[in-house]
Amino acid sequence: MAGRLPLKPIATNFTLKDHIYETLRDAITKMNIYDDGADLRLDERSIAEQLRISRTPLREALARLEKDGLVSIAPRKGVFVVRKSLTEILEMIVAWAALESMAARLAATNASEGEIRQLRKHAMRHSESSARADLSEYSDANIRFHQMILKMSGRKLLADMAEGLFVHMHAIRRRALGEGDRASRSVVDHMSIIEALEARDPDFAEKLVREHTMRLHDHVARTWARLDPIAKSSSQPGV
Amino acid sequence: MAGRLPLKPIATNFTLKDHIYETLRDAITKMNIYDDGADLRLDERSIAEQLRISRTPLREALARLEKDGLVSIAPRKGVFVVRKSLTEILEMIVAWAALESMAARLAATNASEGEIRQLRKHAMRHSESSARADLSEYSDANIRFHQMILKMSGRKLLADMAEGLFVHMHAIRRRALGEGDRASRSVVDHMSIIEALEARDPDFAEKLVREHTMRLHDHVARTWARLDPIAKSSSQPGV
DNA sequence: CTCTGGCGTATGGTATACCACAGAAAACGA
DNA sequence: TCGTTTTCTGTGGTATACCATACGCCAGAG
Repeated sequence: MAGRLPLKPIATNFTLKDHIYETLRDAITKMNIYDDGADLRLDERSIAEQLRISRTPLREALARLEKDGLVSIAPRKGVFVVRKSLTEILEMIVAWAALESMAARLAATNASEGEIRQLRKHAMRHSESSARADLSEYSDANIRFHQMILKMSGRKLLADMAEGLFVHMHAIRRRALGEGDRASRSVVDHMSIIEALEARDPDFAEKLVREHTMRLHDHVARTWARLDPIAKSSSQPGV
Repeated sequence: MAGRLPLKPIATNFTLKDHIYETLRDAITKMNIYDDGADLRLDERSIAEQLRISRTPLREALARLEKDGLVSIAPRKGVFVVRKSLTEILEMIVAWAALESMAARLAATNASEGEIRQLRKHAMRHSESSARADLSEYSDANIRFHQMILKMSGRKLLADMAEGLFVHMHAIRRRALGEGDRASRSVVDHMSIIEALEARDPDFAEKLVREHTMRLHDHVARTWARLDPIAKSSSQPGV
């Protein structure tokens, strides 16, 4: 027990499967799924070759991605990146609204003053990016705002489940950017939510968050109504 | 093409991996995880041998179970059935409340008269099993009641996400059965919920469902407060 | 008797080989 | 030329062999 070095336990958790999973997940969420000519087919052998690993761990990673709903594995047919239908997108937004409104309710009671202060700081710092029409930046800040509320609920599961939804939303966001004046409206909504949290009003905080998210729902439903099946519009210049 | 037998749909979807997954999931949810001497270790080779299949598809099934949160795979250590902590159980109930209260809100608007009538019928048919203290039966009927509400929202995703939560609750239910007069209180709550749906009152339906589920939350938190880490009480005779 | 260090074994991780089926292309017949 | 059949190839599904590590066992030193 003499003079032992205070070294870290060394990450033995890292297994190939996990690496591959994260790599593929990032790659998939970054690719523009909803472009016309997008390659939706994933070839096990060629991917394994690119990554310099065998198919076995790759397939396990793919199995996880399938459970995430990011890819679909058709036996003897192939592995395909999933294109969410409009209906599915709308349902994801509803589920998100359910989780986050509950989180807001809990946050109104449980969040510390410091956390709420941080939330306000974050919102004010990024509100101008919406004014500048810097939508890409604002979109990131927006997501983070919602993640903060989830976290402030003190319930990790709520945040995790919502995260699973957000993964899909990345591809969606790209299309929704810059439609209407949603950004400026969003800023106003966020401020109201913060005030409800500061007032420690669970019912009101919940209602505001829910209605805020459902406004996105209605917007998407209205705007993209004619786009189902999705991906038929490649008219938007790449952003 | 002459004289062919008309029996050809044949499920090609059906892959070993899926079978194994379902088999193991059922087996795990049925086993009494929270018993003291429960075997939490899963041996890949012996399971593969029992099922007469190789380890490859088995491991893919295990990967899915891990993503479901039913098992934990420790590299080079082993595969173990997960024992949920009290905190995790409570968070699942919160998430469930979030999803189902949103479902109730939507159901109040979207559900058909027929669906609501069916719900009432179901509730009334099984209300007596609670009076008879036939808790096992009532518990099943109870779960189904909630699943019906989820379904009446018209949002498949809500129901699916809640289902992922219910899987874990099976093991929990076994312990909660027969504590206090929760069953009779439950019957009353259900009736109120049905009335709110019949009145097409989204806000009220949501509130009632949320509070109903959160009562379970509070009950579990209160009753099992001293039981974390769980599984320390094998005192309950098997039911 | 206790502690330590090496070794053996069991278990999960990975690679590879082979199989079965789907789908397309080619060969064939009308 | 068109339609049908056959074959061939590519893909995912499965089985198996091998590798690396975690951990228990046992011998030997003190």
